[in-house]
Amino acid sequence: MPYDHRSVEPKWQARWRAARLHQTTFDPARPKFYALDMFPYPSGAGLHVGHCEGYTATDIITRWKRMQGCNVLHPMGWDAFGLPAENYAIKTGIHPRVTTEKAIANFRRQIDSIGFAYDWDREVNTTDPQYIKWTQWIFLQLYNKGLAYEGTVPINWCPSCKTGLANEEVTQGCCERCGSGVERKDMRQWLLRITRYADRLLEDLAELDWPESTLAMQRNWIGRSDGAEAIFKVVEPSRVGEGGLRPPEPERGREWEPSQGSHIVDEIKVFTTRPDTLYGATYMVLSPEHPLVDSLTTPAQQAAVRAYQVAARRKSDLERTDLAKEKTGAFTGAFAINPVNHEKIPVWIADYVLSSYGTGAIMAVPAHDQRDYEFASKFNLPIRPVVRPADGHTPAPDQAFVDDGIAVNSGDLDGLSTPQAKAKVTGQLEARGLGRAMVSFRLRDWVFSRQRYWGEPIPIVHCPTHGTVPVPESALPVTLPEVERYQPTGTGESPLAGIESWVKTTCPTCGGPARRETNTMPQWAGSCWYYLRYLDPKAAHEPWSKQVEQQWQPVDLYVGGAEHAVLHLLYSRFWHKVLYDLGYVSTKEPFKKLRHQGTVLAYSYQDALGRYHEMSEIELRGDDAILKATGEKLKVAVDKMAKTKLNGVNPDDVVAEYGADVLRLYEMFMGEFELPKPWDARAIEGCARFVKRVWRLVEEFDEKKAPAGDPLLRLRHKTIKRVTGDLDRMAFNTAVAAMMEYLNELTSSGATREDLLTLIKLLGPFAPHLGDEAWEKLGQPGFLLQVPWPSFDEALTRDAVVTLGVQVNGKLRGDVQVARDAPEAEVREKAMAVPNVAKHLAGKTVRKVIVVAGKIVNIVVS
RNA sequence: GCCGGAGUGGCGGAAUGGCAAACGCAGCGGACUCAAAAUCCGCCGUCCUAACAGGCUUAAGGGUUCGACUCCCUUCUCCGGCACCA
Repeated sequence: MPYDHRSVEPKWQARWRAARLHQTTFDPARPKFYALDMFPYPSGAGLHVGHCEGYTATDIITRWKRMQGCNVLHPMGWDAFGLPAENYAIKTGIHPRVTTEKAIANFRRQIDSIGFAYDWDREVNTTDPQYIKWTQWIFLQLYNKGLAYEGTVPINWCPSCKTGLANEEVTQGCCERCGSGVERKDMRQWLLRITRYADRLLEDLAELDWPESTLAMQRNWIGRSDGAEAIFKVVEPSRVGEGGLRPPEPERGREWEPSQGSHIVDEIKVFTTRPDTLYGATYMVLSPEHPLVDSLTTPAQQAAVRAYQVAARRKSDLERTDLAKEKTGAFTGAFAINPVNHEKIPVWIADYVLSSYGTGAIMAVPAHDQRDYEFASKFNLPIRPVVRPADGHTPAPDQAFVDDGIAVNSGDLDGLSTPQAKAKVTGQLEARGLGRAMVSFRLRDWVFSRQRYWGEPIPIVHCPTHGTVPVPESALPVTLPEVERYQPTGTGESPLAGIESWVKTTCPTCGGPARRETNTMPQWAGSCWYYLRYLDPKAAHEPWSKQVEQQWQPVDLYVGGAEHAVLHLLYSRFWHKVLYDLGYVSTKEPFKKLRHQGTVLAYSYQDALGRYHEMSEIELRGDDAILKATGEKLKVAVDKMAKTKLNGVNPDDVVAEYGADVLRLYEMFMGEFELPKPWDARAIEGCARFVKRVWRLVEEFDEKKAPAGDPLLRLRHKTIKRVTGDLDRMAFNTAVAAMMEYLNELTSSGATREDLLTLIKLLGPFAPHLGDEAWEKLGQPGFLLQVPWPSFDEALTRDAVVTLGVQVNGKLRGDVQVARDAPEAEVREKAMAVPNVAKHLAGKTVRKVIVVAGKIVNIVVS
């Protein structure tokens, strides 16, 4: 009987379910393996072949680990808060919960149809009140530690989504979700002090087995810069010597306190990574929002400065960060004293200085900073070189010399190399109380508010007497009220603000009337800790128990898309470290090993008018794609899968046509796991043939006709070794190739029972339905998952007789068969006797013969 | 501009510094068939050749080495990320 996936696959899925085969168990005597997939947002579109790639990889690894005797944890859940469901609710009035539940049911069905071995007893859903409760609980831990605070900051405002965005959600000045230009808008926000963990988030990357690109992205995002703070005293306008209060400490992420002249402005702090160029500072620049601007500005310059501030404020982020644009700025009328040479230099404001980085003010060294150079050129400010190239070459004119070199025109720094000069001048500043070594981070505090309905309410109450008061743990979760309209108000307040009955509450401290916080958490909140809830998904009185945490943490293998390299993966590391400090988790890092699946691309077909056509309308002939209806030859391209390109591949269709095992095999066989690769509707046929041929070999197996002895013993051991090693390296494509080669040989030379059993065991993790069906057919008891992974004998993976290539001067001229352990002299002799080799040796003197055992012989002649 | 990754047949891709192109797709030839599909067998980088034997070939150019797809330097192209971060 030919193999029929339509009956075989559901049969085994039902048997696995009935046997509770995928339920997690824990035996302290065995090693543990925690494999985690990035849980999906259950969208209406359903599962994507991209999801399947990552899920198949972890599924194969966990099945393999179970066969190797590990305790395996392999859970799945739903990142179910999110804008699409809410946007749909705005359009249709259907509650996001309803849409989400439907989408989850569909995802579940799809996932089960592919035969993934998830332990559904541990399913988590971020929108479940019991889950929300602990998300809010963690927020309160952050709040109590002073890591969550309110601030009014200019945030990224998406006019289309009508909500504030985190920095991480803004790409190229546009909303990552909808592409609209992002505006700046002042809003009261909740922020999380991730900056306090910047150093640890950076340092601990060193202990992770993560892709280099992701580590680099995190390092860049955190952006540690070592440098110095320098203090410039302000001498204009005539306020010097009045004494009094210092200006407020600039604190990133906070609203600048307006300086109404109630205190004396007396110094400007700057951050620089090049303190060695201090002698070259010829002017200063404050960001337009800097708190000292008002008090510094002289009456004569006031109008110009105000006008510039207003203009800067009106600019979108996109305009402000446009690199190509000309530098702009305004002079404040004030002057400051350069702390090293006491020179009086002008103070400007300009929007190329960001209020949110460093101290929001810079010393400008136009000779050695390209931005300062452009600004100085435009406004005719002096440019003074204070570093010369160490190799004596003349730096290019018309631009700044930004490399390290030797200090010149710099007083007692002259002649020092850049690192030496940095150290010396920093020490001098420190001694005089005019500066110190300082570290700055690019990372900003995390804007943790969304003005939306479909998210976790922030568990805070605002009391007129007691200010912000956390909701007591006993009153958690704060759940979402039912609403009639889901529209964002567009004023910056969430739809929750309009539900008076929900907003009105009492103060937990004094019992007086109070109002609930109406901001909700961003979608990232739930995904910050879901990997911990899987450990103990039903715990009612704690988020997870200490015991299970110690059993399973950390995650041994985390697989998901590279698009989360700096979002989710940085946020959850931050939360994890806070939980570590509080003693709730025992590891510094949550995810030991991380891998990203490569994007699955697809061929798209475009006609002469630029219209895209679906696969079903097309006939493939060799390299050409022909539109069936008209016979037109179409333009073929490889693109990301997109609705507009009609090139999406739906796993349901693939399962229906070829079956889950073929889908799984092809996903793995397509190419290297971590690289992008195109889905080829023809190439999948190769995997379908492989499955059929395996089945035929098993079905037609006849013990009586099997070859005598064990002719493929060595190949069998080699194959076990290859597949095992490939799984260890997550080289799934070559593992499949090894099994194909083995099958080819079994088909042509004949298989023993042991050969077949081994092939099926190796194949089981990849094609579990075929695996169990064949296992049963061969009369074996139980499920493959309960069978030990085959082992190999290293000695049997090596051939007794090997074929060596024979080179003459590095060029292959023949080969020779020798015993693997033949003495070198014999190999040498036989190699030189090969006729074609001898021909190339004729008349030459042999200088050297290199024999690499089991590999090659190279004869060097001249 | 900076950071990261990648460049190998018609295509997807293999190769701890040791016989480049495994495995698969497509293509070509053959078997089976009334025929087609399915299946099976053979060929399949490129140039020269009747064939044997050769020459060339892993983006380009140099280097190290007996030997380089692999290591080092320079350059080019593509993909991803960041981008006035002082």
